Amino acid sequence: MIIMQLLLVHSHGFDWKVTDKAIKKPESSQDVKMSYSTLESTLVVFISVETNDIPDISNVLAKSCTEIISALKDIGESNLILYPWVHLAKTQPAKPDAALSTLKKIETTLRSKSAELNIVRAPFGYYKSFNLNCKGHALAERSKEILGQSGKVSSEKTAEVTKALTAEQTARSTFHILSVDGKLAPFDKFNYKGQKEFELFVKYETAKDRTVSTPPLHVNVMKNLELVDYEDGSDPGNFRILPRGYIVKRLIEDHVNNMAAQYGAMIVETPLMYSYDHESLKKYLERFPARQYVVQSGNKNYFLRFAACFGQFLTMSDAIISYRQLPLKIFEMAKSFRREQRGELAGLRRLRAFTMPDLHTAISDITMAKKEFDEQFRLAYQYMQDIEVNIETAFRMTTEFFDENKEWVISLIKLLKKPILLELFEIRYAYFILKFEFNVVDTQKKAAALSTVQIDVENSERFDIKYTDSSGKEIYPLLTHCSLSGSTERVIYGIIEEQIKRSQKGSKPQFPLWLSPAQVRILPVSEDYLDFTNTIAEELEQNDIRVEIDDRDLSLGKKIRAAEKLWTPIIIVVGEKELKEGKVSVRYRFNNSQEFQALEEVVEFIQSQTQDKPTYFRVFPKLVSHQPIFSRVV
RNA sequence: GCCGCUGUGGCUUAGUUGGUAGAGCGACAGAUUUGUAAUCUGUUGGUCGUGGGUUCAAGUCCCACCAGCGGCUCCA
Repeated sequence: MIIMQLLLVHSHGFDWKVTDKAIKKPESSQDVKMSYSTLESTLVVFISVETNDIPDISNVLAKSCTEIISALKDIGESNLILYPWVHLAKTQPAKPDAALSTLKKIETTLRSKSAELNIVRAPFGYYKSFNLNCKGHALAERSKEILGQSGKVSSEKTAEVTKALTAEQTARSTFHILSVDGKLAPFDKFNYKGQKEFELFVKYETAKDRTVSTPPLHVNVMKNLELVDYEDGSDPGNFRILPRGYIVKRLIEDHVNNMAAQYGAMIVETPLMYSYDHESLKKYLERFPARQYVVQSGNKNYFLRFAACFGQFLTMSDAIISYRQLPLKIFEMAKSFRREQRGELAGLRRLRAFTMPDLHTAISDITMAKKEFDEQFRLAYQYMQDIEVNIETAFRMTTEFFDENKEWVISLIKLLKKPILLELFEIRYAYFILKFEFNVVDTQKKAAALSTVQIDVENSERFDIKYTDSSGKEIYPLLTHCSLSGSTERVIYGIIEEQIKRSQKGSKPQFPLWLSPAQVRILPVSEDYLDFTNTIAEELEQNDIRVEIDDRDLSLGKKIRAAEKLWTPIIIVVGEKELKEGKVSVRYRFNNSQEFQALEEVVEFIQSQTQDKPTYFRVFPKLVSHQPIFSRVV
């Protein structure tokens, strides 16, 4: 968040004169000079303040004073004029009394820091005429934006935030390995033999072992496959999705949408931006460090949502809910924004703008919570199977919850057929008492969470979500947060990284067939067979198969190469032989085989591999000669 | 955000101690009409991430900024 703007000008003399009141209650004329004039060289600092309540005030004061003092030092100046100038503000200016008190604080801080300075402050809240005569040397003009470290929180609440954060930092947790047979072992005493990725995952989570230095490998792949690319014209961490990537993204999302709908969720769409002033949101924001994008509308500030919780909780809070309607499920495919620190961004693993499926459930009690958690856990697991990535699992909960529900937890993880990382907390520092995550381990040996489900015991009260029980009493329900797949972008990252690992072991990397941008590419041996090629393409398309035709005037070898470079799962070659016999030559990527078979067999194969999965159109030209090159190699 | 590394045509890249950029792929034109991972010839295209500075002269040195990556921190 912006706290204040400084414009520093080294001037030959300076003068001002008050002409009129600019606000109802300007600063008292007893306190400051109504006019002033000097011929001596001086540094004029124009200041606007843009927030009413400055978090961590001493830090901000130190920052701005350091700026001013270093500017004075750079130009060898000891005369200083502080000049309130609201017109510098880029966002909503602070209220007058808040701004004035900040200015005064800067003045006193500067005086205390250096006795030699000759400081004059111009009066606040007046229209003034002034004369400025900029010296024009390299250091004569500079401007500085002072940014806050923490959220848009009021000063008396800063303490509360700090407390929450400190609790999080000092919360004691212990790590264990829980096996499907119910055996519990300390994470550092466990035998990881045959569990290479699990070991890497545990290391990453516990020791934070991050000694690798190679860049993430999925980045090159996502470009070469023309799925996603960087966008220089945007803020870092905001990517451009290309047509082939759109298909993948769309299908990933459609699949989650379908799952959620079948699970019985109501699907909604809620706003992207929310007011800082809303009571419930204020309380929620206090828990978290400021990582928001701020959007100005008129003279009000809004933050872009960093999760879909707000919209759905506010919707639930306005609904009249009876115990008969529980569990109440609301789902949304939501674009969210988190202004992560620059150094934290990494390809599609960590972005600033991403798309998350978010499912919230209101439930009456812990029994119902466990039942829904169980179902969502299974759905998420199914999803991980469908995108064909290997996952490592973590459960995190309070020690109390584990002690009471140990058998139930063990029954859940039987599904996974492998051990999990178990993190136990002495005290609940966050809003949840239980959560699990499915993680992928990438080629850099880093882990990233995809699916997660959490049981939330705090937010129904915070957002005033209530249901009426059988006796007519209003009750705050428990809530679950569930992301079945994790963010779409991260799913793409997970699939690509998984396939790179596969290729490192000697197999060809490939997308799950239902997710391949083009499922079939047909290569006519020469242009004489284009008509035949078109017939085949049409038949495939009638079966909802995405087909493209490489009609370019290239050697067959080169067309094969081009198709392989795009990880095309099925390549069909047609020429004289195929035309005569009415069959096609098919090259299957998954097992590196070459078959001569009837087209129906190809269709049947694809259908057998993609049943129960969503389908989508090819959203780029059918003819390769009509496809522009965005970032692919051939 | 802090620290470090990197940044040459759409892509991959060469460029010695500073002397006004070489190539392959692609694209385009022509030839070729091709049977399972790169057909041949030619043409086009860069002022070297951006902005300053030092110098007779900078891709090559200095400063600032931007972007990517790595580390720290963080991951609601």
